[in-house]
Amino acid sequence: MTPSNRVTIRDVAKRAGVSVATVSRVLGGEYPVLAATRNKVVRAVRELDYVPNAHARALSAARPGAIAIVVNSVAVPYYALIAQGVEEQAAQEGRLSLICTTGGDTGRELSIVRLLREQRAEAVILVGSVVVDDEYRERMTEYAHALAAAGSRLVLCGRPPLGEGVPALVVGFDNTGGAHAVTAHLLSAGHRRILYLGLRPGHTTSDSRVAGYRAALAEHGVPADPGLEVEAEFDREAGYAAMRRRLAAGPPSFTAVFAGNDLVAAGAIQALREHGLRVPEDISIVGYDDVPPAQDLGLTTVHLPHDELGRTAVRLALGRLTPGPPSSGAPDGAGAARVLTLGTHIVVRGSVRRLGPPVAAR
Amino acid sequence: MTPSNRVTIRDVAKRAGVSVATVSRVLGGEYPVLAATRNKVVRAVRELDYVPNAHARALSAARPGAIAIVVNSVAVPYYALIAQGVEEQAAQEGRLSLICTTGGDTGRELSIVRLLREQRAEAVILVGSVVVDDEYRERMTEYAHALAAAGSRLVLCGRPPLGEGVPALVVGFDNTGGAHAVTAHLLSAGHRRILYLGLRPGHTTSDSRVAGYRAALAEHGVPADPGLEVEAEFDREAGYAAMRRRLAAGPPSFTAVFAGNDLVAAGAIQALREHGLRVPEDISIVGYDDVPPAQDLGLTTVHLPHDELGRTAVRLALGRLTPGPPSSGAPDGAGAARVLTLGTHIVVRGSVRRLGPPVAAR
DNA sequence: AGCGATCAGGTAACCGGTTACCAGCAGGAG
DNA sequence: CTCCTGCTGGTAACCGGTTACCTGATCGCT
Repeated sequence: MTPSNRVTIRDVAKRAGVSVATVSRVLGGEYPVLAATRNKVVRAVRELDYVPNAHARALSAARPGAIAIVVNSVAVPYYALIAQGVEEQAAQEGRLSLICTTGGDTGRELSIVRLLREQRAEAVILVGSVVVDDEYRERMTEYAHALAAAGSRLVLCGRPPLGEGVPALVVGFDNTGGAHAVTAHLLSAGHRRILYLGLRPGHTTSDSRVAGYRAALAEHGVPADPGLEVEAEFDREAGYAAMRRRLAAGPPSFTAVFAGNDLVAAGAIQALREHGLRVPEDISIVGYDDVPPAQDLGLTTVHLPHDELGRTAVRLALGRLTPGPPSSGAPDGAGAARVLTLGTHIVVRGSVRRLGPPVAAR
Repeated sequence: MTPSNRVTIRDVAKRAGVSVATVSRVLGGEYPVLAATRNKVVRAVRELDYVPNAHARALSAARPGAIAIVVNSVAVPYYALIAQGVEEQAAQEGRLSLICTTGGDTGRELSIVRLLREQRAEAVILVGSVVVDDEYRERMTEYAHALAAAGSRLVLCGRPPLGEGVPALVVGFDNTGGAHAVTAHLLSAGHRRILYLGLRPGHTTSDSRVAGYRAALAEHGVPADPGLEVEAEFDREAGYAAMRRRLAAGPPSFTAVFAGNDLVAAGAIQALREHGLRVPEDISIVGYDDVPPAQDLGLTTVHLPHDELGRTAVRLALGRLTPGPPSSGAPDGAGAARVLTLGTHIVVRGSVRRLGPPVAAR
């Protein structure tokens, strides 16, 4: 039916009555070619609907590779916004960019990374919180070496550095600082019993946020209460379910909620409403991330510069940015892992109520 | 510090003391190779950190290409959800999938399509509403032919078919039907003055929705009022701005709003609230798409099976699905344009109030 | 007219794999 | 003890471009 037999450069050359070299030159554009010859070639190309084979082309001449970002799911706004930043910066740098999703499946992640290094992608950007165990470290270290061997750069976003000799760049948000700030915001509004909703032991992002939460409580002299730290995955359903369970177990022992992220907050708000509790009149709530749903919910939250993270990752990967003085306040891992941290700030909307008399610690 | 000089299959062969063919066979997996030999090769591969060059590989052996989806922006939930569906189905079919974004830039779209056809992608899925003018038709027709010549299939989602001889498959939602249903929902709740917010003359999606809206009004004997059809892009800001302008111009002459999509509805709701109008007590509102924000807003809307659209696009592209009844056995080329339409249904939440005395709807 | 300098364009050697085809060598059959 | 057969593994011809190098023709100059 259709020309399933490929049109090659030799076909074009034959049709135009010239040699393959000439065709290649006309297409390349740089080499001087007589106008008449050029026209013949151009006409032949058009007539045959010729498309140069990218693989063959890439095989001989080295051309800039694509920039790939790998995320769990593109339907999660947090990832989508970061991907957006990557795309923008990549476009600005004249690179093509690709988004790949793993669905949280390690196997798919593996095959995507393999494919990307085979494609000689210029950079591979892995985004997203993970449980950092030995298996993970090992896997990432392998990725890093394999990608380096293939000439690609690896950038980790929102994950801890891998250690000394591992060729990977790291960017992340200041989760502890943001959590500290937003918790302090609740505290200074008079809240003392603040539920943290979104505990995920081992998960880097959640752990950092919990750390900020605890630090803020401690600073304000509020004793930590493990009963106020509730586990929940970072999605809407989990937030809803966890809050529902909590409310079903008895009347709320808290006046405010710090949700691990905005989606959790959204779910929690729904559960609160269904339980007849109003936000913020009865219960105050804050989120984290400042993704679009937060605006509709009127949620006070921590704004993350998502697109800046994406852009920074690309700039890092392309060497436009040097990862700062190695000693630049990275109390993280051991030595001078190359890490960049982006600041965050609170966005105050209407989901927090100021409690009556300030120091009235009921 | 790193081996910027590539490791080739010949290096591996030399190190393992075998021929390149053997290495290739070991890596390929199918060909029978003595265990001892295999081990030598595997060891050499590991020691050298060898990665086969995907381009060279693709050049000789034809392997399944990737499936690419091209959207405006991945930060728009509508696109993200469809992309999600594509990814899922592609993964299920054992294909790798890529998401590319154009940012609405025709130039970038062009270079992405060029790149994809050079890469011999198995399928290219273009998603999103557009203004269908001659320039557009011409551009798409060119894409279609070029992709076909390169052996890739083109699938259009949510766009009208291109015409007889053009090799492109089409899937879409039943926008007219959904708009009709949701308008009828408002009408049967007693609303007569319904503002359509989201007019975009020429834009396929909006046009279909307007058509459904008008048809429902006509069926219920409500005269069309051009003053109730307001222009707005399909995003939150546009919805907000348009509603704000409308309210600033005088007291609302409508009791209900049909927003072109959920984001427009979100913006409109914010504007209504800021203007002291409550939803649904003062003004009822419905949206379209049923993207996640709709849930938080408690918005009555039209649910689109986004992921089904993505999955269908992939199945179509891979020939798993024959495009519908139009003379089903039609050898392609001639015959009816190959179009598939997915049904939609209303999701009733709390954003519509039933007006006083139920006027006879019969 | 004779000569080298220019310039357009052709030839063929790559790029790094895959695989059709073939050769060596073992074991079993005659 | 041959001959055939089956299994392994090597050789080399592709895949479809790019480009270094070279040739033949044109042109300017003495």
